[in-house]
Amino acid sequence: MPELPEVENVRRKLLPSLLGHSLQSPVVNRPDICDPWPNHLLDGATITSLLRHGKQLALIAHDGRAMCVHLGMTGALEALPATTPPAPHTHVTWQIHPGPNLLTFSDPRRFGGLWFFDSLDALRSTRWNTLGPDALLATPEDLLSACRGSTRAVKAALLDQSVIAGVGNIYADEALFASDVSPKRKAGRVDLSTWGRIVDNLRAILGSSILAGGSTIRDYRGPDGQPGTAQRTHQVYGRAGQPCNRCQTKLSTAQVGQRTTVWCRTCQR
DNA sequence: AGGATAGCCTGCGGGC
DNA sequence: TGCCCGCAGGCTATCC
Repeated sequence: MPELPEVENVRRKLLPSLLGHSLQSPVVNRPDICDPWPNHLLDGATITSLLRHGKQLALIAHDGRAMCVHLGMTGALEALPATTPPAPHTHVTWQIHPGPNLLTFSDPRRFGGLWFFDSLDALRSTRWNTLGPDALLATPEDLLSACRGSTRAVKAALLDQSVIAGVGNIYADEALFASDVSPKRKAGRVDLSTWGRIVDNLRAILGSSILAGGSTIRDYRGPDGQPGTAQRTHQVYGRAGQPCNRCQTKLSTAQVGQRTTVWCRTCQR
C-alpha cells in the first residue's frame, strides 16, 4: 500500500532508467485508467525530471508535458527488461529509448491512474492544487491552521490529503503512537507543540522508511520487485491485540476516520 | 461547509 | 481440497 515512502522509492529507483531517456509507442490496454482520454500519453517525451508531491508522482518531459501517476493501493510503475513477462493487470506500456527496458504501469485494483497535462503548471494548478503541503515539508503551523476548529479525529485529519499530503493509514498510526496522541483526539484540540511532535515524528518515521525501502504489506513491492523492510519496525500498525512495545498494554483497535486504527490507550492520550 | 458514509476493485487468508 | 466471505484502503461522489 504505497504511502509517501513507497512512492519516493519508486521515484528514486526509476531515475536512472528514465532521466534523459525517451518514451515511445505507448500501448494502452485500459483507457479508463488514463485521464483525460485520448491524450498525448507522453509519446516521444524525453524525461527531464521526476517529481513527487505526497503520494503522487509526476514525470516531466523536455517539452513541458507532464504525466501524474497515482499508485492507489496496488499500482506499480516499473522499468523492466522487454524480456520480462508483463505483470498481470498491466494497463499501459512504453518503450524506453535507448533500450532495452519497457516502462509499465500495472494496477490490479485500479484505485490508481494516470493523468496527462500539457505543462507542470497545469498539473500544479489543478490536480495538485487540492493537496496540502508534502508530509516531509509540512510545519506545525500548517497543521494547526488547517485543523483550527475541526471536530473530527486527528487521525482523520492526517489522512486528508488536502491537510497534509503523503500520509496513509500505516504512518498515521505510527506517528500518533510516537507522539503519544490518541487517534481519536479532536484535530482542533491539538496544540502547536503537539503538532510539532507529530510533524517531527512523521518526518523521522517517513525518512527512515524511505531508507528501508518502504513498507511491504500485502501488495507493495519496489520497482525492482524487492520488498521493503520498514514494516519490521512498525510499533502499532498490524499489531492489534499484541502488547504495546513501551508499556505492555494490549493494543486497541477500532475504526477511526473509516480506517482500521491501532493504538495504545495507556501511552496515547 | 465540514464531516460522515458508500462505493470502487481484486487478491488473499481464515473458516468450514 | 475448495469455496465463500470478510477484509485491506486511497480517493471521489454523495448525502446530511
